Amino acid sequence: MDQQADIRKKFGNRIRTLRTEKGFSQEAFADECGLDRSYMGGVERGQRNIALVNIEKISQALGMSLSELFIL
Amino acid sequence: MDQQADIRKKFGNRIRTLRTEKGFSQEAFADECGLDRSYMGGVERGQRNIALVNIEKISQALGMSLSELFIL
DNA sequence: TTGTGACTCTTAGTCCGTA
DNA sequence: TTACGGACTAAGAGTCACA
Repeated sequence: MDQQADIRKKFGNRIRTLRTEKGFSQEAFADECGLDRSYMGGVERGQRNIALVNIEKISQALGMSLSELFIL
Repeated sequence: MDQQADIRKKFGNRIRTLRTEKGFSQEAFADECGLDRSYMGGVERGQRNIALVNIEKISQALGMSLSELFIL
């Protein structure tokens, strides 16, 4: 369970870093991804176990490959 | 929906390729990941939208980083 | 050895609000 | 702008028997 929290937090931190670098608010970025604002917040905080299809939406919104996105 | 099927299939094919390269059966590999054999089969066939925590289990079983795993 | 359908239970994900 | 909550629906997690 600890390890699960770990990957979720690492991924959330990565997303938050990339989002803020792009100058997006959580809400604007969630819209860009086609996801809900409160859900994106949960992902960034490492509270959500996001699934593949939505991970890809994020990578597309950020304009990078999944491989680049997962440089944690 | 097409695009969603696409990423699932790409990922499934990637896993299948890597698994067979390692000489694992689906069952042996699923055990290695701590997942059910039929579940792994569904992932490889692109029928499951696998979430982050299980993706990481697979990457660990394959002994590679998530970034390497996502070279689709 | 793998595909598949059916199933239960849990969580992904949305929408509404408040601080 | 973000965190966080409740209530809700859709879908993922996880397992089994059978082909």
